[in-house]
Order: sequence, then C-alpha cells, then structure tokens
Amino acid sequence: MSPAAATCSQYGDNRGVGHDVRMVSSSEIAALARDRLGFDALRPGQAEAVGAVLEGQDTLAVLATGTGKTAIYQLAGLALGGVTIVVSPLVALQRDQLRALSEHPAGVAVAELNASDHSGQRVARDLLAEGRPGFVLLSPEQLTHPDVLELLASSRPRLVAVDEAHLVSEWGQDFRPDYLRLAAAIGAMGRPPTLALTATASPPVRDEIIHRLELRTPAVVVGGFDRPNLNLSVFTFADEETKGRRLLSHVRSSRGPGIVYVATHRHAEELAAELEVAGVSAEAYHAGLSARQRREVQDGFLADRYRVIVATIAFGMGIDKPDIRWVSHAEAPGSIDEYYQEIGRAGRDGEPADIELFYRHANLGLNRFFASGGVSDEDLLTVATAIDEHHPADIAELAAASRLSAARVERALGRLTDARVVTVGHRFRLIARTDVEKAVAAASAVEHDRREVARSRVEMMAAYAESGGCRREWLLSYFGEQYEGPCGNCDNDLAGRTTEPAVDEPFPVGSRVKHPTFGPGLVERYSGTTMTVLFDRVGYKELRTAFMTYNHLLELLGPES
DNA sequence: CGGTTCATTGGTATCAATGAACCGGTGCCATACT
Repeated sequence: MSPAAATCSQYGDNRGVGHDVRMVSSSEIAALARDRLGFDALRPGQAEAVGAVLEGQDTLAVLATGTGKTAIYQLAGLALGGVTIVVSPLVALQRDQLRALSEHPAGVAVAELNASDHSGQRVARDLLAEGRPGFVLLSPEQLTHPDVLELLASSRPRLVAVDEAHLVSEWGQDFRPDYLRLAAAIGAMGRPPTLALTATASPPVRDEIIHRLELRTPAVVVGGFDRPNLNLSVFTFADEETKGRRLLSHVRSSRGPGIVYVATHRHAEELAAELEVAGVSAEAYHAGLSARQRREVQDGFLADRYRVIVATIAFGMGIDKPDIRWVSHAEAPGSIDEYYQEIGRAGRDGEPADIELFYRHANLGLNRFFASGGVSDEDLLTVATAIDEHHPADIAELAAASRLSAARVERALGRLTDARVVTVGHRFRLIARTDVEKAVAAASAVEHDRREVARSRVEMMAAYAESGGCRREWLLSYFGEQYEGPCGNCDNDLAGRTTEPAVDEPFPVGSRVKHPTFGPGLVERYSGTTMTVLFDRVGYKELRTAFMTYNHLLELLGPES
C-alpha cells in the first residue's frame, strides 16, 4: 500500500527536491503567468506545483476546484517548451480544455487525439511528428494503440499531465482499466516529469495514485479541503416513501440552482417528472440519455434555463457553475470520496450553500452490490490458463483463447499483475516458478482484499451519515486534515448534539497498529465508543474501542510510518 | 443487497399470496450495420 517514496509537503514546508535541475523562482513563474496567460496573481498551491515540475520533479497536486488546476499544466508546459501530453478522462472535457487553451494569447498549438474527431487527430499527429511546442489532449485508452504510443514517444514530450487523477484509483481497477497502464505508457515516452492533478483525494487515494503512476519521490502539494460555506445536514428515514415526500417538498421550497443526486436512471427520470408536475423547472441527467440530450441539459443548467438537475453519478465533471446553491442526495454514493466530489460542486462563489443527505441505511444495498462486483475466480482461472497455454500473449489473443471479452480479460490481468504472478507489459506470461493454480490463488486474494476495501468505503458513508458529532470535523479528518469542531454550521452542531464524551484513546491517532485478522493499519479517528482504523489490506473498519483493549486485539506497531 | 416484475399456485369468483428471476453507475473505443 505504501508508495515507492513520497516527499509529502504542505505549503511552506521544505521539499526534498532534486539537484541537477534549474531552480525556478516564484517571481519567474508569476511573470510567466502574467505575460503568457494574462493572470494577475497565482493562487496558493499553483506556484508550488509549477515550481516542482519545472525542477524536474514528479508532482501530485491536490487542490480544490477553482484553484485553476488547468493553469498548472499550462504554465509548466509553456515554461518547459516542447510537447505536453494531457491525459483527460472525457472527450467533452478535452473539448472544453481545448477551447480554453486555444484562447490564450500565447498562441500555442493544441490538439485532441480521440476517435470522434478526425481532423483533430490529423492536427495532433502533425504536431507530434514535428515536435512543436504544444498540448495534446487524449484519453488513457489512446495510449494502448502501439502507433499512437510510438508517435508520442518519438515527440519526446517534456511533460505528462494526468487530469482528474483520482480516477486512476476510482476507475482503474474495473471501469476503465487502461488507467492502470499509464505508468507503462509514460515509461515508453522516456519518463518526462509527470504531474497528477485532482481536487479530491484522501490519503490512501494519494498513495494509490503515486503507486499506480509510479511517481518517483514526488512533490505532493495539498491544498485545504475545508469548505466553510457548505452547511452540512443529514436527514435519516426508515421508509422510502417518507423520504421521497420530504425530499420532494424540500426541493420545491429550495431557492436557486441545485442538484439532486440519485442512484439510478429510473429514479432520476421519475423524480424529475414529479418535480415538473410540482412546478419546479427540473431535468434528468444520466448516461442513458443521448450525447445531444446530455449536452442540452447541461448547457440549460449552466444558462439557468433549468433550475434543478436530477442526476446520477454521471453529472458534474467539468461543470464549473459558481452559484449552485444546494446539493441534495436522495441516495448516498458509494464512498466519502465520491460524496465530497459531488457536494463540492455547490457554493464555488463562496456564498452559503446547503448540503443535504436524505439517508436510509437500506439504500446502501445498491452500493454494496456495486462494491462486491469484480473479477470472479472462474475468470481468473480461465485467463491464467490461457496465458499458460499461449504465452507470451497480448490481450486480444487472450480474449480469443479464453472466449471472454477483452474488458474481462483486462480486469483479470489487472488482478494477476497486482498479485505479481504475471509479467507486466504488452504481452503477458506467468512469472517463473509459479503455476496456474498458485497464480489464481494469489490473484484471488488480491481481488478479495480489493472488495473488502470497496465495501469498507461504503461503510464509511454510513458512519458519516450516522455520526453524532460535527460533520465538518468528520469529513476533514477523513481527508487527513486536523479540525476541531464544532463548526456551528452542521445539523449536529446546530442541534446542540455533541459527540459522546470522549472515552479512552488507547492508540494515538496516526499510529500504526496490528490486528490478528485484519493485519496492519493506521488509526484514523475516535468517535464515541468506536475507533476507525484504515487497514492496509481490508480498508476501513470501525471497531469497538473497549472491546479491542479488553481483548488485547490491537498491538501498537509505532508512530505513523 | 433490495426493489420490482412476472409467473405460479391456491382455490374456487376475482384475485391474493408466494416466490423466483432479474436488475441496478460512471466512458472510452471499434465494428457492424443503415
């Protein structure tokens, strides 16, 4: 779980930076921002991140939206000259960034490389072939084409930027496995400095980004997570019908633009229709709509033609609407990380915004279901056998031999390579001194641990909803930030509830402990009579503090490693 | 995991109860059709 090596630095700390690289002063960076991009001043975090990149360091920047994360790779790319590769998850996002980049007075070359824009492809290919200074935007999938990779490598990029880098962790394992092949692609490009950018990443997600992208002694720039203008509340319900009624009347009486997040397409359609009937200007948004409809709904919301969007998880990336006044959840998402992403879209103008979770414990069933999906032992056996019989084989050959889809083969390969029983690369073979049976057992254990972690993230969502203390303190501690509640701005604080009197805290927060079943882990927080430990293998667990000490189940390993 | 749908059963007048089967979130991309 621990990254190769991370120099963790907040603002103002000393970075353990490189040696044979040019030091770039912050005034030089500010001058560049002013002259080339027309920025008056850089925000906290931006200059640090750009500086680290210009010193040749791999960098992970976790900075709140609105900090101008895009400006970081733009500045660094301009200063370095040459080609900058920008890995971006959505074609729609690439298009927005393309437009923004083209508007610069700097007049640099910009191109996108994807399947839906053929003229853009030609521009990108020319740009790369000539190695002119410029930006090439592409999806991780593009890097699986050998010809694209070859072209990229021959252009000797000076910088690779990975935008929305938390997706390496969120999507890499199952949904878009090509996110896990970025490190290999960056290696093929001659390992230029790599810059990972995201707004939301808890400490274990940061570790995973660093590990999966194989960042070397990276500079880690972390801005604050605190959003004091968000008023946090949770309404708890026992039955679905009451919850639905309350949510409906809540949205009807709401003011200003807002988003309701729901768990399914169907719920999105139904709720949007009910709201329309109730006289609210509301539209549904989910991945079941055509690209044109989605664009229309999104634009309508941005232009205030629709006041309320009822959406699944599909909505929000790249939405930069400053005056979203409220975000409500009809169902809790699958993790605190997702929740924080979604509520973070409210109140970007700094004005107050209301964040409400309409919570029913039974609704978590769907999240548990999603968390427990993945790779079956049967698939692992099929793929491992195919590798054994056809090695070395690439994904297409293995798909043909195993009669599984390429996506399924790729997911199984992910587990087998994580278990280090299959060689990493373009073609796969079992490592020496292992056989199919051992390989499957090892990969199956990896998959088991992965599911445990995913499920523990769902349980953390429940723990947040059911917690009695200051909600802001709870969320900030999840993201590794010290904050002493009460904030006076969440439902629990306003109701005068406080966390139950603190009981024993036998192991300091931040210390390493070991449990006989769960293995080693990190003490995250205490809440009432329970303690939360993030175990390396099985993720978050809430444990009864007294039970742990009474039965001597936890052993102190030492301070945070 | 939990809800919804649909078929079966029961036991005889119009369905009610039971239970099995099914479904559910994010997006690249390529390929095969109009």
